[in-house]
Amino acid sequence: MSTMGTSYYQFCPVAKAMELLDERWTLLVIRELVSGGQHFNDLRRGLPRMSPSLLSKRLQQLQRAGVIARRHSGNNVCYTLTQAGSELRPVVEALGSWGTRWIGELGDADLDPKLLLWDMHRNIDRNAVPEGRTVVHFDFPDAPRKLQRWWLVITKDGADVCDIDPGYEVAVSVTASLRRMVEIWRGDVGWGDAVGRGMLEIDGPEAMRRALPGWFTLSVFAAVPRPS
Amino acid sequence: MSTMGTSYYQFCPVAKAMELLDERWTLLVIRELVSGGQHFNDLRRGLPRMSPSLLSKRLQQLQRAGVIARRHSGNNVCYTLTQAGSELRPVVEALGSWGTRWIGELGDADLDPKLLLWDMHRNIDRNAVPEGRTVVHFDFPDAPRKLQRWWLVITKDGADVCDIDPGYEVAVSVTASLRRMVEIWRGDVGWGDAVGRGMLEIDGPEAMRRALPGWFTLSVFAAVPRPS
DNA sequence: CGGTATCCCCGTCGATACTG
DNA sequence: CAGTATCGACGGGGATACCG
Repeated sequence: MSTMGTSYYQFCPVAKAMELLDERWTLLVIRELVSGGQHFNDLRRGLPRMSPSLLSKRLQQLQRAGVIARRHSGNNVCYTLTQAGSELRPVVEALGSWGTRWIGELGDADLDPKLLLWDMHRNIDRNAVPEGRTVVHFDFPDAPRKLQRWWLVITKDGADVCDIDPGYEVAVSVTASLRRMVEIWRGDVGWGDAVGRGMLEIDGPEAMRRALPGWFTLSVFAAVPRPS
Repeated sequence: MSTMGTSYYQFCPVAKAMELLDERWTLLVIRELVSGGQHFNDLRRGLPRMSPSLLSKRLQQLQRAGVIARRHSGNNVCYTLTQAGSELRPVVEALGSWGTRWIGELGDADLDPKLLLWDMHRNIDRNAVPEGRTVVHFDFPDAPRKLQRWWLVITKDGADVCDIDPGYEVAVSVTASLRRMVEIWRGDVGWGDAVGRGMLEIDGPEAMRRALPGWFTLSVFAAVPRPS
């Protein structure tokens, strides 16, 4: 137990848990693992502002704490939660529910389109999407040049995020401010509301336009009831 | 929002929650408030290794974040949880349950008798204790001189912790190693088990000896089922 | 793909003393 | 009781480059 958070010198289990978990980024790494990330670069995509050396350090700490296991699968490395790690899911969920209810305001800097698309790509309801290849195009006119246009390529094998036009035919096109799209994703605003108020535009064949909201299950926390 | 934790630059509610909560001591302050602490020096007793300036800072941060309210009651100051703050209870509970299950080993430095007595004093089942004044004496032979002997004075108005003999007649005397007593308190070991194995000695009239374990409700996490 | 290696800054935290 | 004031160190962590 060499390099873990400083001790609180308390026997209280909350304190003991926080010695491990209160360090910056740690619980977000857990969140990524809970969300299904397995490989180093998977995790990095969900934690773009975290330096690779720090991620590496955190993974080692968590491994030493018995929260994750590091395995070689083929010539790949694979991180998975142990039983102890899996049981951190309720902690992550409690934090996310609380954050959803009580941390309303997002700064502009919180609105990372890459992160948004990465999150969307892993919350797609495959059964709802048409067979074959379906491409959804997102346009955020207010975002910086390089981050304006995105494509989500959905096939039966999964979904890929592209920041350059993959060239395939686009099934549906979504245009909105980045903030609005994030709010929809978080469940702060409904698809219908946003369209009705002209805050979001969906283009494409009517059947597709109608179906699109069903393709995404939204963030896990979207359904959390908000304070009255 | 000037002095809060550094931003993660993520819209994820877990990240937004952790920007506030991942700083050292913050969740332990919340724990104290959840446990009923109201005044600055109450909180300090539950957080002995936290410097007063840092506690002050945390309280201000939490107030700015809308998690606690600071009120003057008479010429006293009183901190209470807001609605948002109360809803952090599930977070604290999830952390405590996890810590109870998965952080078994306590360092010697975690075994603070003052903290133990302070925790005990606020988890007494008043209905179970005899009428009038009841004094329980604790003796930790392995603890440093000044921290060996403690008295818990229980009346209908509450309980007081003394580190010097208050002089009242002692109803029951408990002798054990500090570690053993903490383990009992955390629910790692039962009263009966400890006595049976000679790890703990209870002295006094038989009726009192039998009744004593019922006077304490133990730590909130004592009942958490342990991993098999 | 899966990480190390460095470097350095700046902010946090701890310790201690002191005040209305 | 309820905090401020001050100060210094230490190390966490951000940035960037690089390696197998």
